[in-house]
Amino acid sequence: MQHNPKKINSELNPNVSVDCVIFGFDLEQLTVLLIDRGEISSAFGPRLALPGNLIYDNENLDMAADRVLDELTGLKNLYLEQVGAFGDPDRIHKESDREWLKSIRAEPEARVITVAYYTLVTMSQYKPQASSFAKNADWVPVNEIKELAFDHFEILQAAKEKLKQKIKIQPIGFNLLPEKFTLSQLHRLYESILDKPLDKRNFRRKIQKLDILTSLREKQRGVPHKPSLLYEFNEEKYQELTQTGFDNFGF
Amino acid sequence: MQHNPKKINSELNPNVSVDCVIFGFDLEQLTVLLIDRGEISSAFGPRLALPGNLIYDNENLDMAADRVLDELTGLKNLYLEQVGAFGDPDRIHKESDREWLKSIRAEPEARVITVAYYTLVTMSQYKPQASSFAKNADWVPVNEIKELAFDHFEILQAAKEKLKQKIKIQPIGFNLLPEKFTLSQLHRLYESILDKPLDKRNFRRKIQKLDILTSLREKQRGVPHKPSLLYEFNEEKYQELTQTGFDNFGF
DNA sequence: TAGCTTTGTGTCAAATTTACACTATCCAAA
DNA sequence: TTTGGATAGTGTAAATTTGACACAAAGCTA
Repeated sequence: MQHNPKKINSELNPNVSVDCVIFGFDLEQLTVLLIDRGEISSAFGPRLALPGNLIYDNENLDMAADRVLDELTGLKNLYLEQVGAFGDPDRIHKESDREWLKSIRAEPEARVITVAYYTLVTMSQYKPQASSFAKNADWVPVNEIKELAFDHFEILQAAKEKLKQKIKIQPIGFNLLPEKFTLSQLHRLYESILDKPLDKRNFRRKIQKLDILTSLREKQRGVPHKPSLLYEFNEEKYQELTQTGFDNFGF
Repeated sequence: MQHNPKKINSELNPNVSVDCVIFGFDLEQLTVLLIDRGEISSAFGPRLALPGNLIYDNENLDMAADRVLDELTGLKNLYLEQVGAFGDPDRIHKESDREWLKSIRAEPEARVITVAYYTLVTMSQYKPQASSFAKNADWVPVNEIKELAFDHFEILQAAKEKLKQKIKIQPIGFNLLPEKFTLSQLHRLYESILDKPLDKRNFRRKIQKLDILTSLREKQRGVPHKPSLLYEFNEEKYQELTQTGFDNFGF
Protein backbone atom coordinates (compact mmCIF):
# COMPACT_ATOMS: atom_id res chain seq x y z
CA MET A 1 0.00 0.00 0.00
CA GLN A 2 1.20 3.43 -0.86
CA HIS A 3 1.75 5.64 2.10
CA ASN A 4 0.64 8.94 0.73
CA PRO A 5 -2.92 8.63 -0.43
CA LYS A 6 -3.81 10.06 -3.78
CA LYS A 7 -5.15 13.47 -3.12
CA ILE A 8 -6.09 13.82 -6.72
CA ASN A 9 -9.66 12.77 -7.36
CA SER A 10 -10.56 13.07 -3.75
CA GLU A 11 -11.56 15.97 -1.62
CA LEU A 12 -11.22 17.02 1.94
CA ASN A 13 -14.28 16.12 3.89
CA PRO A 14 -15.27 19.35 5.62
CA ASN A 15 -16.99 17.58 8.48
CA VAL A 16 -14.52 15.03 9.77
CA SER A 17 -11.04 15.50 11.15
CA VAL A 18 -8.52 13.42 13.02
CA ASP A 19 -6.29 14.50 15.91
CA CYS A 20 -3.27 12.69 17.24
CA VAL A 21 -2.10 12.45 20.82
CA ILE A 22 1.49 11.30 20.62
CA PHE A 23 2.92 10.53 24.02
CA GLY A 24 6.62 10.56 24.70
CA PHE A 25 8.70 10.14 27.84
CA ASP A 26 11.83 12.14 28.57
CA LEU A 27 12.91 9.75 31.35
CA GLU A 28 11.45 12.17 33.84
CA GLN A 29 7.91 12.78 32.83
CA LEU A 30 5.24 12.09 30.27
CA THR A 31 5.22 14.46 27.33
CA VAL A 32 2.98 15.00 24.36
CA LEU A 33 3.68 16.23 20.86
CA LEU A 34 2.05 19.57 20.08
CA ILE A 35 2.14 21.92 17.17
CA ASP A 36 2.43 25.64 17.39
CA ARG A 37 -0.15 27.43 15.28
CA GLY A 38 1.89 30.61 15.17
CA GLU A 39 1.10 34.26 15.62
CA ILE A 40 -2.25 34.28 13.95
CA SER A 41 -3.88 32.43 16.79
CA SER A 42 -2.05 34.12 19.61
CA ALA A 43 -4.15 37.24 19.92
CA PHE A 44 -6.96 35.59 21.84
CA GLY A 45 -5.96 32.12 22.84
CA PRO A 46 -3.56 29.25 22.95
CA ARG A 47 -1.08 28.75 20.17
CA LEU A 48 -0.64 25.09 20.87
CA ALA A 49 -2.75 22.28 19.47
CA LEU A 50 -2.69 18.58 18.84
CA PRO A 51 -1.61 17.72 15.34
CA GLY A 52 -4.79 17.18 13.38
CA ASN A 53 -6.65 18.02 10.22
CA LEU A 54 -9.55 17.12 7.96
CA ILE A 55 -9.71 13.73 6.31
CA TYR A 56 -9.99 13.00 2.62
CA ASP A 57 -13.08 11.30 1.32
CA ASN A 58 -11.17 8.34 -0.02
CA GLU A 59 -9.04 7.42 2.96
CA ASN A 60 -10.08 5.56 6.03
CA LEU A 61 -9.70 7.08 9.47
CA ASP A 62 -6.56 5.23 10.43
CA MET A 63 -4.84 6.23 7.24
CA ALA A 64 -5.96 9.80 7.70
CA ALA A 65 -4.44 9.94 11.17
CA ASP A 66 -1.20 8.56 9.81
CA ARG A 67 -1.09 11.02 6.96
CA VAL A 68 -2.00 14.07 9.00
CA LEU A 69 0.59 13.29 11.62
CA ASP A 70 3.22 12.89 8.94
CA GLU A 71 2.25 16.11 7.21
CA LEU A 72 2.39 18.19 10.35
CA THR A 73 5.26 16.64 12.25
CA GLY A 74 7.12 14.29 9.95
CA LEU A 75 6.40 11.23 12.08
CA LYS A 76 5.44 8.24 9.97
CA ASN A 77 3.88 4.84 10.31
CA LEU A 78 3.13 4.86 13.98
CA TYR A 79 0.65 2.40 15.35
CA LEU A 80 -2.20 4.64 16.35
CA GLU A 81 -5.05 3.54 18.54
CA GLN A 82 -8.38 5.28 18.67
CA VAL A 83 -9.39 7.33 21.67
CA GLY A 84 -12.86 8.13 20.44
CA ALA A 85 -14.90 10.68 18.59
CA PHE A 86 -15.41 14.21 19.81
CA GLY A 87 -17.95 16.45 18.31
CA ASP A 88 -19.62 19.22 20.22
CA PRO A 89 -21.19 21.59 17.72
CA ASP A 90 -19.59 24.45 19.62
CA ARG A 91 -16.10 23.09 19.88
CA ILE A 92 -15.01 26.09 17.79
CA HIS A 93 -16.25 28.62 20.27
CA LYS A 94 -12.93 30.31 20.96
CA GLU A 95 -12.40 33.39 18.83
CA SER A 96 -8.77 32.50 18.26
CA ASP A 97 -9.77 29.11 16.89
CA ARG A 98 -12.21 30.65 14.43
CA GLU A 99 -9.63 33.12 13.20
CA TRP A 100 -7.14 30.40 12.72
CA LEU A 101 -9.53 28.15 10.84
CA LYS A 102 -10.30 30.98 8.46
CA SER A 103 -6.67 31.03 7.53
CA ILE A 104 -6.36 27.32 6.79
CA ARG A 105 -9.76 25.97 5.76
CA ALA A 106 -12.09 26.32 2.85
CA GLU A 107 -15.17 26.05 5.06
CA PRO A 108 -14.02 27.40 8.41
CA GLU A 109 -17.50 27.44 9.90
CA ALA A 110 -18.44 23.83 9.10
CA ARG A 111 -19.52 21.50 11.84
CA VAL A 112 -16.59 19.20 12.45
CA ILE A 113 -16.40 16.06 14.45
CA THR A 114 -12.97 14.74 15.14
CA VAL A 115 -11.66 11.26 15.75
CA ALA A 116 -8.76 11.19 18.16
CA TYR A 117 -5.89 8.71 18.09
CA TYR A 118 -3.06 8.11 20.47
CA THR A 119 0.19 6.25 20.64
CA LEU A 120 3.46 6.09 22.51
CA VAL A 121 6.90 6.63 21.07
CA THR A 122 10.48 6.78 22.14
CA MET A 123 11.27 10.46 22.06
CA SER A 124 14.86 9.97 20.99
CA GLN A 125 13.80 7.94 17.97
CA TYR A 126 11.28 10.37 16.58
CA LYS A 127 12.39 13.90 15.90
CA PRO A 128 9.39 15.96 14.91
CA GLN A 129 9.76 18.36 12.00
CA ALA A 130 7.00 20.88 11.64
CA SER A 131 5.51 21.54 8.25
CA SER A 132 2.28 22.58 6.56
CA PHE A 133 0.39 24.91 8.88
CA ALA A 134 2.36 23.81 11.90
CA LYS A 135 4.91 26.52 12.63
CA ASN A 136 6.65 24.31 15.08
CA ALA A 137 6.23 20.84 16.55
CA ASP A 138 7.64 19.86 19.88
CA TRP A 139 7.28 17.76 23.00
CA VAL A 140 5.60 19.38 25.97
CA PRO A 141 5.37 17.83 29.46
CA VAL A 142 1.79 16.74 29.97
CA ASN A 143 1.59 18.24 33.43
CA GLU A 144 2.47 21.69 32.18
CA ILE A 145 -0.37 21.85 29.71
CA LYS A 146 -3.22 24.01 30.91
CA GLU A 147 -4.96 24.97 27.72
CA LEU A 148 -5.08 23.92 24.10
CA ALA A 149 -6.92 24.82 20.93
CA PHE A 150 -10.54 23.71 20.40
CA ASP A 151 -11.43 20.82 22.69
CA HIS A 152 -7.93 19.41 22.50
CA PHE A 153 -7.38 19.67 26.20
CA GLU A 154 -10.38 17.47 26.78
CA ILE A 155 -9.11 15.05 24.16
CA LEU A 156 -5.76 14.92 25.88
CA GLN A 157 -7.41 14.04 29.17
CA ALA A 158 -9.36 11.26 27.51
CA ALA A 159 -6.21 9.93 25.90
CA LYS A 160 -4.39 9.93 29.23
CA GLU A 161 -7.23 7.98 30.72
CA LYS A 162 -7.16 5.46 27.87
CA LEU A 163 -3.45 5.07 28.32
CA LYS A 164 -3.88 4.48 32.02
CA GLN A 165 -6.37 1.73 31.37
CA LYS A 166 -4.32 0.23 28.60
CA ILE A 167 -1.12 -0.04 30.56
CA LYS A 168 -2.92 -2.08 33.16
CA ILE A 169 -3.74 -4.64 30.52
CA GLN A 170 -0.76 -4.58 28.22
CA PRO A 171 2.90 -3.88 28.92
CA ILE A 172 2.73 -1.15 26.35
CA GLY A 173 5.00 1.30 28.12
CA PHE A 174 8.18 -0.06 26.59
CA ASN A 175 7.49 1.86 23.44
CA LEU A 176 8.25 4.97 25.38
CA LEU A 177 11.75 4.04 26.47
CA PRO A 178 15.04 3.94 24.64
CA GLU A 179 16.31 0.54 23.59
CA LYS A 180 18.38 0.13 26.71
CA PHE A 181 16.82 1.36 29.88
CA THR A 182 16.95 0.94 33.62
CA LEU A 183 14.29 -0.46 35.87
CA SER A 184 14.12 2.89 37.62
CA GLN A 185 13.25 4.59 34.37
CA LEU A 186 10.55 2.06 33.72
CA HIS A 187 9.35 2.55 37.26
CA ARG A 188 9.15 6.31 36.83
CA LEU A 189 7.30 5.82 33.57
CA TYR A 190 4.63 3.69 35.18
CA GLU A 191 4.29 6.16 37.98
CA SER A 192 3.81 9.05 35.63
CA ILE A 193 1.25 7.24 33.54
CA LEU A 194 -0.69 5.86 36.48
CA ASP A 195 -0.19 9.11 38.32
CA LYS A 196 0.55 7.51 41.65
CA PRO A 197 3.60 6.20 43.49
CA LEU A 198 4.40 2.51 43.22
CA ASP A 199 6.47 0.61 45.74
CA LYS A 200 9.90 0.04 44.32
CA ARG A 201 10.44 -3.53 45.34
CA ASN A 202 6.95 -4.63 44.51
CA PHE A 203 7.13 -2.95 41.13
CA ARG A 204 10.39 -4.66 40.27
CA ARG A 205 9.14 -8.02 41.40
CA LYS A 206 6.01 -7.77 39.36
CA ILE A 207 7.51 -6.44 36.19
CA GLN A 208 10.21 -9.09 36.24
CA LYS A 209 7.70 -11.83 36.65
CA LEU A 210 6.24 -10.89 33.27
CA ASP A 211 9.45 -12.18 31.81
CA ILE A 212 9.66 -9.66 29.03
CA LEU A 213 12.85 -7.99 30.16
CA THR A 214 16.32 -9.09 29.16
CA SER A 215 18.97 -8.04 31.59
CA LEU A 216 22.11 -6.84 29.82
CA ARG A 217 25.55 -7.19 31.30
CA GLU A 218 25.99 -3.49 30.98
CA LYS A 219 25.86 -0.68 33.47
CA GLN A 220 24.98 2.94 33.28
CA ARG A 221 28.03 5.19 32.99
CA GLY A 222 28.76 8.65 34.28
CA VAL A 223 26.00 8.87 36.84
CA PRO A 224 26.96 10.31 40.22
CA HIS A 225 25.62 7.35 42.14
CA LYS A 226 25.53 3.61 41.98
CA PRO A 227 25.06 2.78 38.29
CA SER A 228 22.06 0.80 37.26
CA LEU A 229 22.00 -2.33 35.20
CA LEU A 230 20.54 -1.84 31.75
CA TYR A 231 17.69 -3.87 30.36
CA GLU A 232 16.27 -4.61 26.99
CA PHE A 233 12.70 -5.25 26.10
CA ASN A 234 12.12 -8.76 24.77
CA GLU A 235 9.72 -8.38 21.92
CA GLU A 236 9.23 -12.09 21.25
CA LYS A 237 8.09 -12.79 24.77
CA TYR A 238 5.87 -9.76 24.58
CA GLN A 239 4.20 -11.09 21.45
CA GLU A 240 3.71 -14.41 23.16
CA LEU A 241 2.13 -12.65 26.10
CA THR A 242 -0.34 -10.62 24.12
CA GLN A 243 -1.27 -13.75 22.20
CA THR A 244 -1.92 -15.88 25.23
CA GLY A 245 -3.52 -12.82 26.67
CA PHE A 246 -3.13 -11.80 30.25
CA ASP A 247 -5.59 -10.15 32.46
CA ASN A 248 -3.99 -7.59 34.57
CA PHE A 249 -0.87 -6.15 36.00
CA GLY A 250 -2.73 -5.17 39.07
CA PHE A 251 -0.76 -2.00 39.68
CA MET B 1 -32.89 20.44 28.35
CA GLN B 2 -35.43 19.56 25.76
CA HIS B 3 -35.22 16.04 24.56
CA ASN B 4 -36.08 16.50 20.93
CA PRO B 5 -33.60 18.85 19.36
CA LYS B 6 -34.90 21.56 17.12
CA LYS B 7 -34.66 20.21 13.66
CA ILE B 8 -35.70 23.53 12.26
CA ASN B 9 -32.72 25.70 11.35
CA SER B 10 -30.45 22.74 11.31
CA GLU B 11 -29.68 20.18 8.71
CA LEU B 12 -28.66 16.62 8.58
CA ASN B 13 -24.94 16.31 8.26
CA PRO B 14 -24.45 13.98 5.31
CA ASN B 15 -21.08 12.76 6.55
CA VAL B 16 -21.63 11.71 10.13
CA SER B 17 -23.96 9.13 11.59
CA VAL B 18 -24.42 7.39 14.90
CA ASP B 19 -25.25 3.74 15.51
CA CYS B 20 -26.46 2.19 18.72
CA VAL B 21 -25.64 -1.23 20.09
CA ILE B 22 -28.27 -1.90 22.73
CA PHE B 23 -27.58 -5.06 24.65
CA GLY B 24 -30.26 -6.98 26.44
CA PHE B 25 -30.34 -10.28 28.29
CA ASP B 26 -33.21 -12.72 28.10
CA LEU B 27 -32.00 -14.64 31.16
CA GLU B 28 -30.44 -17.15 28.84
CA GLN B 29 -28.24 -15.25 26.49
CA LEU B 30 -27.04 -11.86 25.44
CA THR B 31 -29.21 -10.15 22.86
CA VAL B 32 -28.98 -6.99 20.84
CA LEU B 33 -31.62 -4.65 19.50
CA LEU B 34 -31.79 -4.62 15.71
CA ILE B 35 -34.04 -2.98 13.22
CA ASP B 36 -35.44 -4.63 10.15
CA ARG B 37 -34.94 -2.54 7.06
CA GLY B 38 -37.73 -4.29 5.21
CA GLU B 39 -38.15 -5.74 1.78
CA ILE B 40 -36.21 -3.13 -0.10
CA SER B 41 -32.93 -4.35 1.23
CA SER B 42 -33.65 -8.02 1.13
CA ALA B 43 -32.86 -8.69 -2.50
CA PHE B 44 -29.12 -8.79 -2.04
CA GLY B 45 -28.29 -8.75 1.59
CA PRO B 46 -29.20 -8.65 5.22
CA ARG B 47 -32.34 -6.92 6.31
CA LEU B 48 -31.11 -6.36 9.84
CA ALA B 49 -29.12 -3.40 11.04
CA LEU B 50 -28.18 -1.53 14.16
CA PRO B 51 -30.43 1.44 14.79
CA GLY B 52 -28.57 4.43 13.45
CA ASN B 53 -28.84 7.51 11.29
CA LEU B 54 -27.22 10.79 10.33
CA ILE B 55 -26.70 13.49 12.91
CA TYR B 56 -27.95 17.04 12.75
CA ASP B 57 -25.47 19.85 12.56
CA ASN B 58 -26.62 21.43 15.78
CA GLU B 59 -26.65 18.44 18.10
CA ASN B 60 -23.71 16.82 19.76
CA LEU B 61 -22.95 13.18 19.23
CA ASP B 62 -24.42 11.91 22.47
CA MET B 63 -27.67 13.72 21.85
CA ALA B 64 -27.77 12.42 18.32
CA ALA B 65 -27.41 8.84 19.50
CA ASP B 66 -30.22 9.38 21.96
CA ARG B 67 -32.50 10.93 19.39
CA VAL B 68 -31.84 8.38 16.66
CA LEU B 69 -32.45 5.50 19.00
CA ASP B 70 -35.70 7.04 20.10
CA GLU B 71 -36.83 7.72 16.56
CA LEU B 72 -36.18 4.20 15.37
CA THR B 73 -37.09 2.11 18.37
CA GLY B 74 -38.90 4.30 20.88
CA LEU B 75 -36.26 3.81 23.58
CA LYS B 76 -35.47 7.03 25.36
CA ASN B 77 -32.86 8.49 27.64
CA LEU B 78 -30.54 5.57 27.92
CA TYR B 79 -27.04 6.13 29.15
CA LEU B 80 -25.00 5.47 26.05
CA GLU B 81 -21.28 4.98 26.06
CA GLN B 82 -19.08 5.41 23.02
CA VAL B 83 -17.56 2.41 21.29
CA GLY B 84 -15.60 4.40 18.76
CA ALA B 85 -15.68 5.78 15.26
CA PHE B 86 -15.90 3.61 12.17
CA GLY B 87 -15.32 4.97 8.77
CA ASP B 88 -13.98 2.89 5.94
CA PRO B 89 -14.73 4.74 2.71
CA ASP B 90 -16.09 1.50 1.32
CA ARG B 91 -18.35 0.58 4.16
CA ILE B 92 -21.23 0.94 1.70
CA HIS B 93 -19.91 -1.69 -0.64
CA LYS B 94 -22.87 -4.06 -0.44
CA GLU B 95 -25.35 -3.53 -3.24
CA SER B 96 -28.27 -3.96 -0.88
CA ASP B 97 -26.95 -1.20 1.37
CA ARG B 98 -26.62 1.21 -1.53
CA GLU B 99 -30.13 0.50 -2.69
CA TRP B 100 -31.47 1.02 0.73
CA LEU B 101 -29.64 4.30 1.25
CA LYS B 102 -31.10 5.61 -1.99
CA SER B 103 -34.51 5.14 -0.50
CA ILE B 104 -33.86 7.01 2.73
CA ARG B 105 -31.12 9.56 2.16
CA ALA B 106 -30.71 12.77 0.24
CA GLU B 107 -27.06 12.03 -0.55
CA PRO B 108 -26.89 8.26 -0.62
CA GLU B 109 -23.37 8.15 -1.99
CA ALA B 110 -21.76 10.48 0.54
CA ARG B 111 -18.81 9.31 2.55
CA VAL B 112 -20.12 8.60 6.02
CA ILE B 113 -18.25 7.95 9.17
CA THR B 114 -20.26 6.63 12.05
CA VAL B 115 -19.83 6.90 15.78
CA ALA B 116 -21.04 3.83 17.63
CA TYR B 117 -22.56 3.80 21.09
CA TYR B 118 -23.55 0.97 23.36
CA THR B 119 -25.49 0.36 26.52
CA LEU B 120 -27.24 -2.35 28.48
CA VAL B 121 -30.91 -2.52 29.34
CA THR B 122 -33.37 -4.76 31.04
CA MET B 123 -35.31 -6.27 28.19
CA SER B 124 -38.55 -6.43 30.07
CA GLN B 125 -38.44 -2.74 30.86
CA TYR B 126 -37.85 -1.51 27.35
CA LYS B 127 -40.27 -2.58 24.68
CA PRO B 128 -38.98 -1.41 21.36
CA GLN B 129 -41.48 0.13 18.94
CA ALA B 130 -40.25 0.48 15.40
CA SER B 131 -40.86 3.69 13.55
CA SER B 132 -39.38 5.91 10.85
CA PHE B 133 -37.55 3.73 8.34
CA ALA B 134 -37.36 0.81 10.76
CA LYS B 135 -40.02 -1.70 9.72
CA ASN B 136 -39.52 -3.63 12.87
CA ALA B 137 -37.32 -3.48 15.94
CA ASP B 138 -36.55 -6.50 18.03
CA TRP B 139 -34.07 -8.32 20.20
CA VAL B 140 -31.84 -10.88 18.55
CA PRO B 141 -29.49 -13.25 20.38
CA VAL B 142 -25.97 -12.05 19.76
CA ASN B 143 -24.68 -15.52 18.96
CA GLU B 144 -27.16 -15.98 16.16
CA ILE B 145 -26.07 -12.91 14.28
CA LYS B 146 -23.91 -13.75 11.30
CA GLU B 147 -24.35 -10.75 9.10
CA LEU B 148 -25.61 -7.18 9.34
CA ALA B 149 -25.92 -4.14 7.14
CA PHE B 150 -22.85 -2.03 6.34
CA ASP B 151 -20.06 -2.62 8.82
CA HIS B 152 -22.51 -3.17 11.65
CA PHE B 153 -21.29 -6.66 12.33
CA GLU B 154 -17.83 -5.32 12.94
CA ILE B 155 -19.25 -2.60 15.16
CA LEU B 156 -21.13 -5.22 17.13
CA GLN B 157 -17.94 -7.17 17.71
CA ALA B 158 -16.18 -4.04 18.93
CA ALA B 159 -19.06 -3.27 21.27
CA LYS B 160 -18.96 -6.78 22.69
CA GLU B 161 -15.28 -6.35 23.34
CA LYS B 162 -15.84 -3.02 25.06
CA LEU B 163 -18.52 -4.56 27.19
CA LYS B 164 -16.21 -7.38 28.15
CA GLN B 165 -13.58 -4.94 29.29
CA LYS B 166 -16.07 -2.76 31.06
CA ILE B 167 -17.65 -5.49 33.10
CA LYS B 168 -14.27 -6.36 34.51
CA ILE B 169 -14.02 -2.86 35.92
CA GLN B 170 -17.56 -1.97 36.83
CA PRO B 171 -20.46 -4.10 38.03
CA ILE B 172 -22.43 -2.82 35.12
CA GLY B 173 -24.27 -6.03 34.36
CA PHE B 174 -27.11 -5.31 36.72
CA ASN B 175 -28.68 -3.01 34.20
CA LEU B 176 -29.43 -6.08 32.15
CA LEU B 177 -31.43 -7.93 34.75
CA PRO B 178 -34.96 -7.50 36.03
CA GLU B 179 -35.35 -5.83 39.38
CA LYS B 180 -35.44 -9.12 41.20
CA PHE B 181 -33.06 -11.73 39.96
CA THR B 182 -31.26 -14.87 41.02
CA LEU B 183 -27.56 -15.39 41.42
CA SER B 184 -27.70 -18.01 38.72
CA GLN B 185 -29.10 -15.50 36.29
CA LEU B 186 -26.35 -13.08 37.16
CA HIS B 187 -23.87 -15.89 36.80
CA ARG B 188 -25.13 -16.80 33.35
CA LEU B 189 -25.04 -13.16 32.38
CA TYR B 190 -21.39 -12.84 33.29
CA GLU B 191 -20.59 -16.01 31.47
CA SER B 192 -22.29 -14.85 28.31
CA ILE B 193 -20.58 -11.49 28.37
CA LEU B 194 -17.15 -12.85 29.18
CA ASP B 195 -17.78 -15.76 26.91
CA LYS B 196 -16.26 -18.33 29.20
CA PRO B 197 -17.43 -20.52 32.06
CA LEU B 198 -17.00 -19.26 35.60
CA ASP B 199 -16.85 -21.50 38.63
CA LYS B 200 -20.16 -21.30 40.44
CA ARG B 201 -18.92 -21.11 43.99
CA ASN B 202 -16.12 -18.73 43.24
CA PHE B 203 -18.43 -16.49 41.27
CA ARG B 204 -20.93 -16.30 44.07
CA ARG B 205 -18.31 -15.62 46.68
CA LYS B 206 -16.77 -12.84 44.67
CA ILE B 207 -19.92 -11.12 43.63
CA GLN B 208 -21.23 -11.18 47.18
CA LYS B 209 -18.08 -9.65 48.51
CA LEU B 210 -18.80 -6.57 46.44
CA ASP B 211 -21.67 -5.98 48.78
CA ILE B 212 -23.99 -4.56 46.19
CA LEU B 213 -26.62 -7.27 46.37
CA THR B 214 -29.54 -7.25 48.74
CA SER B 215 -30.92 -10.66 49.44
CA LEU B 216 -34.73 -10.68 49.52
CA ARG B 217 -36.73 -13.07 51.62
CA GLU B 218 -38.44 -14.26 48.54
CA LYS B 219 -38.09 -17.35 46.43
CA GLN B 220 -38.61 -18.15 42.81
CA ARG B 221 -41.98 -19.76 42.12
CA GLY B 222 -43.10 -22.33 39.61
CA VAL B 223 -39.70 -23.62 38.62
CA PRO B 224 -39.35 -27.40 38.30
CA HIS B 225 -36.42 -27.56 40.65
CA LYS B 226 -35.20 -26.09 43.88
CA PRO B 227 -36.26 -22.45 43.79
CA SER B 228 -33.63 -19.79 44.04
CA LEU B 229 -33.55 -16.89 46.41
CA LEU B 230 -34.18 -13.56 44.76
CA TYR B 231 -31.83 -10.62 45.01
CA GLU B 232 -32.02 -6.94 44.43
CA PHE B 233 -29.31 -4.66 43.22
CA ASN B 234 -28.30 -2.08 45.81
CA GLU B 235 -27.84 1.13 43.91
CA GLU B 236 -26.52 3.18 46.80
CA LYS B 237 -23.68 0.82 47.48
CA TYR B 238 -23.00 0.70 43.80
CA GLN B 239 -22.67 4.47 43.66
CA GLU B 240 -20.36 4.34 46.64
CA LEU B 241 -18.26 1.75 44.88
CA THR B 242 -17.86 3.64 41.64
CA GLN B 243 -16.97 6.75 43.63
CA THR B 244 -14.27 5.11 45.70
CA GLY B 245 -13.31 3.36 42.53
CA PHE B 246 -12.25 -0.23 42.37
CA ASP B 247 -9.75 -1.82 40.17
CA ASN B 248 -10.89 -5.13 39.07
CA PHE B 249 -13.25 -8.00 39.53
CA GLY B 250 -10.58 -10.35 38.40
CA PHE B 251 -12.95 -12.71 36.62
C1' DT C 1 38.19 9.62 52.26
C1' DA C 2 33.83 11.30 53.54
C1' DG C 3 29.50 12.27 52.00
C1' DC C 4 25.91 12.28 48.59
C1' DT C 5 22.83 9.81 45.65
C1' DT C 6 20.50 6.11 43.74
C1' DT C 7 20.51 0.97 43.10
C1' DG C 8 19.21 -3.40 44.42
C1' DT C 9 17.55 -6.82 47.41
C1' DG C 10 14.07 -10.44 51.01
C1' DT C 11 10.61 -11.68 54.21
C1' DC C 12 6.52 -12.24 56.51
C1' DA C 13 1.56 -11.72 57.20
C1' DA C 14 -2.68 -11.07 55.00
C1' DA C 15 -5.62 -11.52 51.26
C1' DT C 16 -6.92 -13.70 47.18
C1' DT C 17 -7.40 -17.29 43.95
C1' DT C 18 -8.25 -21.85 42.41
C1' DA C 19 -10.03 -26.39 42.31
C1' DC C 20 -13.36 -29.35 43.69
C1' DA C 21 -18.45 -32.60 45.26
C1' DC C 22 -22.40 -33.37 47.66
C1' DT C 23 -26.96 -32.36 49.87
C1' DA C 24 -31.35 -29.68 49.70
C1' DT C 25 -35.53 -28.34 47.49
C1' DC C 26 -38.94 -28.04 44.33
C1' DC C 27 -41.84 -29.89 40.36
C1' DA C 28 -43.67 -33.46 37.45
C1' DA C 29 -44.70 -37.87 36.15
C1' DA C 30 -45.72 -42.40 37.25
C1' DT D 1 -47.15 -41.04 47.30
C1' DT D 2 -42.99 -42.00 45.56
C1' DT D 3 -39.40 -41.35 42.40
C1' DG D 4 -36.58 -38.99 39.22
C1' DG D 5 -34.99 -34.86 37.17
C1' DA D 6 -33.23 -30.32 37.63
C1' DT D 7 -30.99 -26.63 39.69
C1' DA D 8 -29.65 -24.18 44.20
C1' DG D 9 -26.63 -23.65 47.64
C1' DT D 10 -22.63 -24.43 50.41
C1' DG D 11 -16.86 -24.98 52.55
C1' DT D 12 -12.14 -25.95 52.63
C1' DA D 13 -7.41 -26.48 51.83
C1' DA D 14 -3.34 -25.39 48.97
C1' DA D 15 -1.14 -22.18 46.12
C1' DT D 16 -0.47 -17.68 44.70
C1' DT D 17 -0.36 -12.90 45.12
C1' DT D 18 -0.19 -8.65 47.49
C1' DG D 19 1.51 -5.08 50.51
C1' DA D 20 4.42 -3.15 53.82
C1' DC D 21 8.85 -2.27 55.09
C1' DA D 22 14.90 -0.98 55.76
C1' DC D 23 19.57 -1.26 54.78
C1' DA D 24 23.98 -2.33 52.44
C1' DA D 25 26.46 -1.55 47.87
C1' DA D 26 28.40 1.25 44.19
C1' DG D 27 29.75 5.06 41.85
C1' DC D 28 30.69 10.10 41.70
C1' DT D 29 32.34 14.57 43.74
C1' DA D 30 34.46 17.62 46.64
